[in-house]
Amino acid sequence: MSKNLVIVESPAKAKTIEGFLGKDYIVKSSYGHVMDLNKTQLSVDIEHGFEPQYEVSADKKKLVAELKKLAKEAEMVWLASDEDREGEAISWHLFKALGLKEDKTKRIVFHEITKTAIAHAIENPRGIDLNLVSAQQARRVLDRLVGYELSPLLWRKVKPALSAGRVQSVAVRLIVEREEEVKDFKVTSAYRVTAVFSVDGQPNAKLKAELSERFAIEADAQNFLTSCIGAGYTVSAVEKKPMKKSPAAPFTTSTLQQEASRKLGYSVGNTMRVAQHLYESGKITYMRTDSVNLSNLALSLAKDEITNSFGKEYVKTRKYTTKTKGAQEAHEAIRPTSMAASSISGTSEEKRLYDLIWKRTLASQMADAELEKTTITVDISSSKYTFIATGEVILFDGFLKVYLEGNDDDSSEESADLLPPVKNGQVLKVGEILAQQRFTRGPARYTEASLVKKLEELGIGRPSTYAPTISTIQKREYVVKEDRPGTSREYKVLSLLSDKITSKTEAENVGFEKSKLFPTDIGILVNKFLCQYFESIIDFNFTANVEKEFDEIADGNQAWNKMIGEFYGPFHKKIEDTNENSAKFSGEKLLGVDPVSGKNLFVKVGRYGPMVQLGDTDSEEKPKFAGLHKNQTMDTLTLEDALELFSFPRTLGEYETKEMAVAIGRFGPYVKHDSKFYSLAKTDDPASIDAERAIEIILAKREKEEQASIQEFQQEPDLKVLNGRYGPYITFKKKNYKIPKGADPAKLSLEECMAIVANPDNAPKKAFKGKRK
DNA sequence: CAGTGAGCGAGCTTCCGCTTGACTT
Repeated sequence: MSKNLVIVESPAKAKTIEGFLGKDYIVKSSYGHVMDLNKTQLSVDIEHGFEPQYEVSADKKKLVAELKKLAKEAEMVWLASDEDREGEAISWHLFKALGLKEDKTKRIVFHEITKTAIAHAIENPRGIDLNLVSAQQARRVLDRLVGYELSPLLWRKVKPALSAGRVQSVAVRLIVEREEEVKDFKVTSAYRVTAVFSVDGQPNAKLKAELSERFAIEADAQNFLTSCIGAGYTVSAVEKKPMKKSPAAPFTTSTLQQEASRKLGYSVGNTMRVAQHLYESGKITYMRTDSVNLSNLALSLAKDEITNSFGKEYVKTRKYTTKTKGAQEAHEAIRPTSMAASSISGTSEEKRLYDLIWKRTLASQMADAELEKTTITVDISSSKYTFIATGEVILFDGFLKVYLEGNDDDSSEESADLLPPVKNGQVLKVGEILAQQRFTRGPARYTEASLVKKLEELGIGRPSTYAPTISTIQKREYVVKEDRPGTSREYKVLSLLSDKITSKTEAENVGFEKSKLFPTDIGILVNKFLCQYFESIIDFNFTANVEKEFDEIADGNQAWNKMIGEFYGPFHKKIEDTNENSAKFSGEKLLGVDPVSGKNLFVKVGRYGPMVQLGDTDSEEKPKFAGLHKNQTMDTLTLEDALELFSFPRTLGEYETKEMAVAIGRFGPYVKHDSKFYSLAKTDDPASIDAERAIEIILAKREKEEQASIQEFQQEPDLKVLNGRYGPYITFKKKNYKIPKGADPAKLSLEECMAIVANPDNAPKKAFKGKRK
């Protein structure tokens, strides 16, 4: 058949390359790694040099068989996985899994998907770099050992089904520590003084200026304003300074995630999903990259586009180099495949993300913006202080014509304005002078994207793992992403206008948070555990240090299993030691004593999460337990809150001869009636809800159910055809079944429904539970 | 846009990095 089989990692890449290579080449994809350690066991032979037991991944068996067949028929197999540690390992695993022969296998690499780059790669093949493979093996084994020894320890000491790892545990640590910083931050205030001047002969011109000094206390601000009564104001200096602004580098995964978050409000996961789409439809280059490099082709495409749209003076071809720790640069930066396409067809999400990528790429190849910054100093006849006004004028817009990078901190109070022309020595007329109380701002909580930025700075995680890591720490409930309302804060404003000082108090809303990451009680507790016993693993430099060793291995200067051995000895000893000698780590805290029973009341993390416990664990009488509400935290829970938790379930009286009770369950507060459950509305308070309101809730839900119901059958009350979120479905004995396409849900007979239920094709899909062997 | 509603007992959970599907009841 085909003489040559080329294997790359991504199917979209395969398609493009096949176009470049012609009919003698068939190009296939490995879809990433084809071999990995078994998920259900450690799969590292500790006794024998930490030899990893790789196997073909379950979901790759079919693919490997197909590739094997193609490889057999080909005269030459070209392994073209990425040129980085993981890519080299993929080639090695393919070599093994496909049973390739050395004389019939070549390893090639390229960093950009262009015809010349591919041709060059084919002319310059090499062998598989086994040192680099060893480095990957060290990385893989280290992560497995850390993850699979630490996690079970957490199950025993803290709570089942938790996890820890080199990357996720640092991510959690960052969020926990940031929260502490936010809580510990001491807010101080000072009076910021601003004045508005008018200029003779320029009736519409306003000169806004700020005083060079801020006053710590109100009395000082007051004194200053008093001193200004009747004072004169003269321009004492006008200074002009030229400035330049340069465009930001083209997008990497991390910077794309940040900008899409800042400018479009996309979550990290959403950005990657949309980008994947753009990539698969050939509109952008690969979206998981740490490189800011653009191919020569891209540079010239950008140059043409800029020349055509804006003129030659806007062109400045730039080569960017990465400064990111641990970058492996196997790909190009993220860019449009065609710079001429300034917009695309697609969903609005896709269009907006593409627009961002297009502009960023174009701007990166454009001239600097030239600005002039003007600083005007205004003397006060009665004071040693001066007012300063700053303004900016754009002399040449350059790259600003298309794009300006966003900013994470929203603290910039006002943007610099255009200033009216004034001369040194000119006398100004003052309008209002304001002294406003301003407060210092504490550190900002992380968003998903700013956490990615931080992780990248620390060299922790890779472009392919940023989004999954963020989803893992939320899935484990170490962290929640949510909005939180702010609080109202009063501030003082003093005003001097027409020689009269007035004072008033105003209010502002502060501390409102949108889509920020907050640690949960579990996250805080697990972090505390790891800090106490495994500080070295969640050290911010741990990854950077092991990366140095991986580089040594890649350079052939160290044996990988020797490195792992040196790490594993002390690590494993600490695991065993902690397992044997430490008590349960529940974060238990004594809240006080129950005034009724006189028993101790504790708050702690139990098998199912944060809970309160009434009575001592080792007392004869079994203690009582109750879980915390969703919006309660162990840190802020009071004795009263805790006592209230024990007041459930509370009976509310009878309705239709059946008892009603209010209780708090896994999904929040609910009313139970006639063995049915009715969730309370968010506005209902379970502590004070009465029978009347409970009946309202019951009736409301009944009505809703009625509306959702498409069909019911008297002969078989367990079976119903309902209208759900994903459309009509059949529910039978607490299980739901999909309705085959083409069937009209309203006209199904009972027999037809029973047939649907009996057909395993329509059965509810369950998570893989079967176990082999 | 639905439904879900703990608490010994039995057995399970877990890592990080590469890649895309298949598409819920």
